[in-house]
Amino acid sequence: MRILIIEDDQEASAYLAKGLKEAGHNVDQAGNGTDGLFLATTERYDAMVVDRMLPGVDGLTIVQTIRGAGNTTPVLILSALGKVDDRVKGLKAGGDDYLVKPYAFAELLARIEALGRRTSASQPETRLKVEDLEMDLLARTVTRNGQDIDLQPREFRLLEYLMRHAGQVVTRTMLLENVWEYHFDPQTNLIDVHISRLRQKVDKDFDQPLIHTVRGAGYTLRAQR
Amino acid sequence: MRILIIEDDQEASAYLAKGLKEAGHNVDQAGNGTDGLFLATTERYDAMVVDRMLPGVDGLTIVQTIRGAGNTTPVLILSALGKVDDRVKGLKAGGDDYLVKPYAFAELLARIEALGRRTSASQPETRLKVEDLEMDLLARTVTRNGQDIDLQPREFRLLEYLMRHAGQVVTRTMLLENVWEYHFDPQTNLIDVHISRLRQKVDKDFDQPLIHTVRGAGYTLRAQR
DNA sequence: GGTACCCCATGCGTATTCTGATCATCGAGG
DNA sequence: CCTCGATGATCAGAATACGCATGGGGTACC
Repeated sequence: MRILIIEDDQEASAYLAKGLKEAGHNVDQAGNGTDGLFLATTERYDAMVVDRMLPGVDGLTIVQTIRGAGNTTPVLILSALGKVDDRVKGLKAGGDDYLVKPYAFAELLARIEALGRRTSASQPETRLKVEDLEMDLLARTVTRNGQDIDLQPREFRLLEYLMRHAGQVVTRTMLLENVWEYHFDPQTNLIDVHISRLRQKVDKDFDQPLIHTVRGAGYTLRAQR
Repeated sequence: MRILIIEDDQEASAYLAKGLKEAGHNVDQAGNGTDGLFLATTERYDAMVVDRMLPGVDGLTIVQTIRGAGNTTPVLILSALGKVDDRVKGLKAGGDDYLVKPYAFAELLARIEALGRRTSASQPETRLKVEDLEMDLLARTVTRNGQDIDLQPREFRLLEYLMRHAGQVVTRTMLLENVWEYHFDPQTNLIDVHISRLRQKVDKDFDQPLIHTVRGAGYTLRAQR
């Protein structure tokens, strides 16, 4: 599960993050409301833990804002304010759960997982991202630095494979097997041709090339050399 | 919202039901686990309040059972047991929230509504809209730019599916499964034909085409591109 | 018995993919 | 530092696969 923590208390945030990571989740942290709101709106999470009192933008405001934007990511509000009225306010603002500090980590974990359970009846990944290159698998669109890139079917599959293995060297055999479903060597420069066309579209108009040749081995998709 | 209360204490149950009804909800009550389980599995609710200690079938067992049956109705567990470990157990069993008695009714209401919000945001839609194309599912009518479009049943289902997945690429397999309920490939151009006919009606007389072919992948319904 | 709807087959036009030829680059070894 | 073989890049034409429109036959429901 991808979880976002918005909490200004460094120590509390680190503690939470550590625990959630140990439980096998992928955690992002924001130390103030502004950063939190930015991450919440630009990234996709399965659940969020939001502290109620925050410097910058207030916790409740964050929740109201993302709900207003149509984002339905489950939110657990964390607060020192434990009066019934405070809790009701937190839930009314669009929170899905409300936990009062101090809390037991085991309970927070159980609650977060209960929240995530329903939505993250985990659909497979829908978007891939490498540097400023983004691929939306559902819409079948690719953008780099916000600019649309339009690819042919095979190029799309090829790029998808490269992105799923970003940072690793991908051999020609791997590509033949997984992108072409050839279980033999066609003895042509098939792959080179497609890499070339992909480069034209993905790297040509940009400063930083992402597709790199690894002589004698294959190709790799990553930022620098 | 339709809410089911499973609680053996007559007085508590009546009090709860009264409050929820005053808040505008539709409430069913069960006084023991057996009846509760029966209602939970045979009726459809937006949320359930389940007491943990019940004569007959125990509260946690009820939750586990309905979850095991694939029912994802949000459940709030109510209990006198307030230790962290009890709460964790309740959530682990498949509960979505856990409230300890005695509780303030305002909080229970807020939590129940928070639970319901998530799913009931997905109450059956009655109209779909994509750009200037509108579909009324109840009246079974489609208009584009105010102008009536008259579709055959299959065309209607096809368009409905496309509209529900607007912006995403819809594959032939998805269409066969969901519009035709074929679980095999008919090896004909069935889909192409229907798309073609649909285009005649939906796109032909308008400037901006909405149905786009994504070669090698499927079709998509969206504005430009 | 008629009508509306749905499915299938055909042939055509075009986008996409693959091939082979040619050109460029890399790096080891003299 | 230069040469040469090996490896990779690019290009354009050929081959192919894919999607589209259309008409006809079948079927189910009035």
